[in-house]
Amino acid sequence: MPELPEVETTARGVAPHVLGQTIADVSIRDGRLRWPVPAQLPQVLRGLCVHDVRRRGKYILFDCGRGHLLVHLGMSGSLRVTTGEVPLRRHDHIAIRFSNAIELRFHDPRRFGAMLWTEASPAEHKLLVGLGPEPLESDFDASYLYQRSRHRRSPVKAFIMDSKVVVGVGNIYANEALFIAGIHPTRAAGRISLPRYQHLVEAIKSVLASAIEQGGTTLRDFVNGDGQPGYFSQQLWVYGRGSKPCGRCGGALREIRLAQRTTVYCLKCQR
DNA sequence: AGTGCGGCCTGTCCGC
DNA sequence: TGCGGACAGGCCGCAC
Repeated sequence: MPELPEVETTARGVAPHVLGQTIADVSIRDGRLRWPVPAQLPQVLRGLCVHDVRRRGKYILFDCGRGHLLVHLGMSGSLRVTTGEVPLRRHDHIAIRFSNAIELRFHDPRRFGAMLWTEASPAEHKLLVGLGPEPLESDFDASYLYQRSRHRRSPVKAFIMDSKVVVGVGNIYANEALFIAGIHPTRAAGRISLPRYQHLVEAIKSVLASAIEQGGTTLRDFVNGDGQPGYFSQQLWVYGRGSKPCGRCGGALREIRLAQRTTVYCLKCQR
């Protein structure tokens, strides 16, 4: 489900409810996520206060002073702020209850998500240490992408979806950004010029920023921390529009599989 | 070192 | 209406 805008939307939606609140209890109903949820999590978290909520890539980091709770939503995960009276739903795997009676619930049908605890600096955690720059920060620019891509023969779409290159660009926004930049998704990353990377970087930044403004993309069931859907799906140029006409030139869009992911592009607009 | 896959899961939809 | 198979927004870990 979630790419960077959805994770950012979730973090922003959840933060005001949990900041400064003390964790009263944690219940693990099903700890079989991507990695097992640490069984000692309830005793570790009990009594700790949430000092900060941040995002790094697609990880949400809850700073609890003594350590950080790392949350990844995987393909189908979501966080929901509620209270104890609201009945648990199927696939509500973990519930964190705060002393002000609100409850933060981790819901994830496919269980590709993760909830982990680290007492070291989160940036040094095994899962975060190799991550590339944030796409909306200034160190992610055309010359960076250009340099990293030299001698790379893999398709540019796979290249920008590689979290070691840049974080947060998932399948939807990779398709969208390549359309906006007019770049063919199968083109070898190492054979794209600096000016074209300039366009691509601008496209990635603008598509992610406006998706965040719209509250994320709701395709099936994405909801933010308050249960509200996002509206960005109304602005998608290519994703989910295979064989429909291109919104720019009117020609037919083409849908292919590239690195096992659905890829949509315009035969005329993207070279 | 870079590349390309298998696999982790459940839910949904499509074609027969 | 039922059933099998493909597919879904992610990404680690492995073999080459």
